[in-house]
Amino acid sequence: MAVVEVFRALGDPYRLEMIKRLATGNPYTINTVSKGLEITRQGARKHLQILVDADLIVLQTQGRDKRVLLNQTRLEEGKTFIAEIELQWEQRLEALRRVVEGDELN
Amino acid sequence: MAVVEVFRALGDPYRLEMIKRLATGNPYTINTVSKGLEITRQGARKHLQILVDADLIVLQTQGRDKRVLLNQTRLEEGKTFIAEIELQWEQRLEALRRVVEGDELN
DNA sequence: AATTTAGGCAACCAAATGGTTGCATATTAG
DNA sequence: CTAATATGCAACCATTTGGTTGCCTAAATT
Repeated sequence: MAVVEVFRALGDPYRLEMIKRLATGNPYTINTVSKGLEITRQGARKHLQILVDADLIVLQTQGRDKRVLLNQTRLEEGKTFIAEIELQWEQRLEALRRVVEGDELN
Repeated sequence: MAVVEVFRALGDPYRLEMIKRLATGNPYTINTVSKGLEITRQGARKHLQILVDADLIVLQTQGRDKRVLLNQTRLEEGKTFIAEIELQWEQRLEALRRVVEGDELN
């Protein structure tokens, strides 16, 4: 699955708030993870489905409620992507720095 | 500016491709950074504007063209956000691990 | 048994998105 | 001077989105 889906899923304030809540490690259900967001249950449910589709969370039936579980490895993919971009960037800057120093005959 | 805007801006394949190109450090103009994407110039321009609005890039007039410059510090914000989420998560896992070990009387 | 609680599904809607075409301007090249 | 190139702006359009309401089922509580 492409990393762009991770970014897309994280690119919404409601979804990001849910991810933050899940990151605390406290147990959450669909209901509790949506509490206090100023949208209806079904609205929140749609956002959760987007997170599921992006594989950032997993839903697990437990009696009459559903546990919401964070998939941390998927988050890692997003971080890794950015880290790689930054690495390229910094290597380029370093190369430029060496060229400039060469011109200055240091 | 909120980090959610960074994720939102990165959450599109065209924009992500542009960011990748810029990350090489090679000089790009609006035209060259859009080359080969299967959309019109104006379509690409809209995507670039979204990256500008998210402060991920800066446009700099240079004669008749515009240089596209990557704002690496803004990318860093996205990475940092994810890193913090992961940190919380791992601390929680560690705490759980200790509890389990305690129960096992190790 | 009755009520409450957690959740699912589908239809519907306004607004935003993602793309296009058309035309205009300014800089560079021949 | 004329062509070509790089860009801008605005209007337009179909599709997606982000949210709602309404109704249904299943599990838990009383």
